[in-house]
Amino acid sequence: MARPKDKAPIRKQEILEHFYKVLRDEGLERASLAKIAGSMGVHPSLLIHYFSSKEQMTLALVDYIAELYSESYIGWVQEIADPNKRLDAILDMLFSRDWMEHVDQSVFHACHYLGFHNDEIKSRFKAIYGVFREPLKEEFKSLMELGLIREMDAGLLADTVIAMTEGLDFYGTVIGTGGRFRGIGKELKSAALSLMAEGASGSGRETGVKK
Amino acid sequence: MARPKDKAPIRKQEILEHFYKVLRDEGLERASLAKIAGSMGVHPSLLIHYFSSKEQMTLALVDYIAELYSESYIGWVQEIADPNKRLDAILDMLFSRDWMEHVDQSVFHACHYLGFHNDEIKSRFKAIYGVFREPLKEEFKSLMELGLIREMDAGLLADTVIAMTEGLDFYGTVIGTGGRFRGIGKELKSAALSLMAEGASGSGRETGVKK
Amino acid sequence: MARPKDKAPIRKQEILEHFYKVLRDEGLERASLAKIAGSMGVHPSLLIHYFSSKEQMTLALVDYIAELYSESYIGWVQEIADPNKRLDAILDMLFSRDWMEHVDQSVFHACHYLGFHNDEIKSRFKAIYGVFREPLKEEFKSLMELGLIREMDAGLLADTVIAMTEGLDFYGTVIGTGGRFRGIGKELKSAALSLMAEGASGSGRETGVKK
Amino acid sequence: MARPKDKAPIRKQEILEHFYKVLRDEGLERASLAKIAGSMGVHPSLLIHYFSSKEQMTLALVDYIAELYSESYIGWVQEIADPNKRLDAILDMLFSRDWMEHVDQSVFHACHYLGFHNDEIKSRFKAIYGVFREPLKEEFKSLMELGLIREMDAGLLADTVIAMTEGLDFYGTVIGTGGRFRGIGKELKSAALSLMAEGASGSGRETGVKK
DNA sequence: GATGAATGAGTATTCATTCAT
DNA sequence: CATGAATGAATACTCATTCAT
Repeated sequence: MARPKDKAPIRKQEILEHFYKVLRDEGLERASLAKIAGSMGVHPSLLIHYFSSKEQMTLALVDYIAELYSESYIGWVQEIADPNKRLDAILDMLFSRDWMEHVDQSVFHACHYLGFHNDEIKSRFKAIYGVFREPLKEEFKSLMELGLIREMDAGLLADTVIAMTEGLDFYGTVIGTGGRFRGIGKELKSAALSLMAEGASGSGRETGVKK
Repeated sequence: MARPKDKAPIRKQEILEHFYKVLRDEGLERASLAKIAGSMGVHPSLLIHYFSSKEQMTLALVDYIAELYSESYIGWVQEIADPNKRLDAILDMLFSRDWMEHVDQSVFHACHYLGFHNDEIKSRFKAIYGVFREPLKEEFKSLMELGLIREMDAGLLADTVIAMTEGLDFYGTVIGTGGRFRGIGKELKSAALSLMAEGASGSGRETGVKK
Repeated sequence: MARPKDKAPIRKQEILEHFYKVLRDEGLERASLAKIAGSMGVHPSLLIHYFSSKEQMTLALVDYIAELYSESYIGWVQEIADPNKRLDAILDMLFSRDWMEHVDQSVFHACHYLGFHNDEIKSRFKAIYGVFREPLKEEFKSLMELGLIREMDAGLLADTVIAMTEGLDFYGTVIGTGGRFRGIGKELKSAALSLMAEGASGSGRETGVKK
Repeated sequence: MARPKDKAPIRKQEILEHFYKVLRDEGLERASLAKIAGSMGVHPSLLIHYFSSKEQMTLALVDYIAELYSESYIGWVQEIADPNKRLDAILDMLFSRDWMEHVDQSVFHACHYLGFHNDEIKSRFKAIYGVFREPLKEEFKSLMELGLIREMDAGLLADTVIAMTEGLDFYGTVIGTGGRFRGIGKELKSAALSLMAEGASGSGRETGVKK
């Protein structure tokens, strides 16, 4: 009993793509169902037909963005056999422009902002970080086992590196992504590496740099 | 011979405070003139009377927030005479919860987000960072002159530390500000210190941590 | 298998009729979407649904008025076979009260006025005169061919007669449409006829009436 | 007892001039007290202070316009001694561009339009025509006494000529004031003259131009 | 004489949504 | 599956006006 073509998933995907574009180009306040429908050449009520409400549609958008990130992330790193080179490649990626360009920053921050007043969005947005954190944590774990970086809480290390990259991206949206941005990126990468180096100890370290 | 009270500055301040509150409690989309006026017990057109448009009011809000930050920043640090202790205090402040609470994070991110589609907001928002960056840079400069941290570009160091704190704050809005948050804070502080320590060199450092 | 009714043309027509009435009864300044919708027992946003903006609606109104004129104009004149009688009937119509009553004068002048600051309205309003001018010109042409009026530029003659009728209508809105109005109408008709009479020559005529 | 400078009449005049300009440049709907005050560099409530309401101010504007016309009209005609030449000069003036430019047409029609829904405006607007009609009537009377134009109702003749000039002006706002406009002006002047010529008789004239 | 504060009604338009088709 | 009709609440903003100073 062949069911009639199930256009739903395709249409939904299509709608989310247009939502993304309108949100990117027009901003949160102007990203209305009418605008999105207009950009698709379709009637606004069709969007409701598929998502039942704008809020549901927004939730789906956050998931869609998480997917975009995971698509861009997985795979290519594993191809590098040498662990040192792999770590270097990962850090280069995280602390460079390329990384943040997989999803438009304004869309990313729109979703982040919406999380402040909507818990469901917040929790789905949070899921985005799972995409980064888990593989990163595993990577760090194996590097520790190989004795290439010092023993420490791998999850904490992943969190710290993520915080650094987020800080770089965020600050980049303020100061631009020119030479200054790249300079900061280098420093952050260096700082991250020093955390992994033997002898470093976040909790024990005294402030007095020289005595 | 008191001249007739010039209520404008007082009223404007008052309006911005209510704008801030409504924005914090209701979010961007619901922070309408009507809501703000309602929370003041005043007619919406009065806000227009003082700010002529919502956009102007929003610009003023960004300036207001910059002020909030600068009020919270200046002063107390200078009272610490010992440079090492002063650096420690500054870093403790930057990498802790307290710091980010001077301005509500959702309001801060609302303004940040608005900058994506409004250049005037963007440039005023950017000014917020001047409040942090310049004093921080001067602090680093004097520490270098005292030979307490290694010689490097003080502006770049300030930028890097700021990026770290922003990353911590941002990530904190996602994962919460519990133990994990504090752990990351410690690591970041440690990482920042290692950048300042003798022998560190961002650009020259090799990735291979151990060979 | 009647397809779902296309209510758009009917609704649009209906809206324009109400627009016309409100404009006539209340005047330009009070002819708001709310008033018009109110007079229809319908929600204001429905008018936007059909016309997308008040300006578009106003443009449609001008067209609607042009239609009203053309409906009232075409037809009945042709039924008069005798050319002399036909001319007389046309002039009687043009220089009488009846003529100007097909469209309310205040609505007519509202549209005319709006043309001063809106070129699109101006050009559509202009189109109203095509409705009169072309048939009038043709009429004059055929009368010339029949040798019943003197040879001259038929278009110029039509323009001149139209100017006279417009002057009568306009002045009528000032002095009222009583006996004085009718007296002027007779004089104008007579003046128009004299232009068509043998021997008259607009450009060559000397002012000196008697010497 | 020297009274304090009575600025009222000067201020009122000044306000009306600005009202006129704003009305000319922006149109009825946008000619708000705020705009007018803004163009004067003055607070809106000052206009109310002098005129007590916008409606009163509008009435004053109509009077102001009547004055503009009468200023432009009186005087120079009397200097022409030869009655035939004087008549010619008057008609040339009435049926030419120059005449209608003493008051901006859009302002004139704004006032005219407002008369449709405001009797006080209507009656004051009507007064404008007294400015033309009375001198014109007197002129015609004296020409009749001199036997230079045929005996008829001088008031009716004045009305008819005025209707013609109004028709020309009105139609000119629609078709522009180029060659076509000037052609119509010539025809109307000629038609007016034919009404004054011996043998013409508005009421008695048969339509049949040639028999 | 002139300003500024404040109001409240009113403006066109946008928005998400429902329902019938 | 998709559209169009219709709604009603909400939006920023304009307007004329009043009142106190």
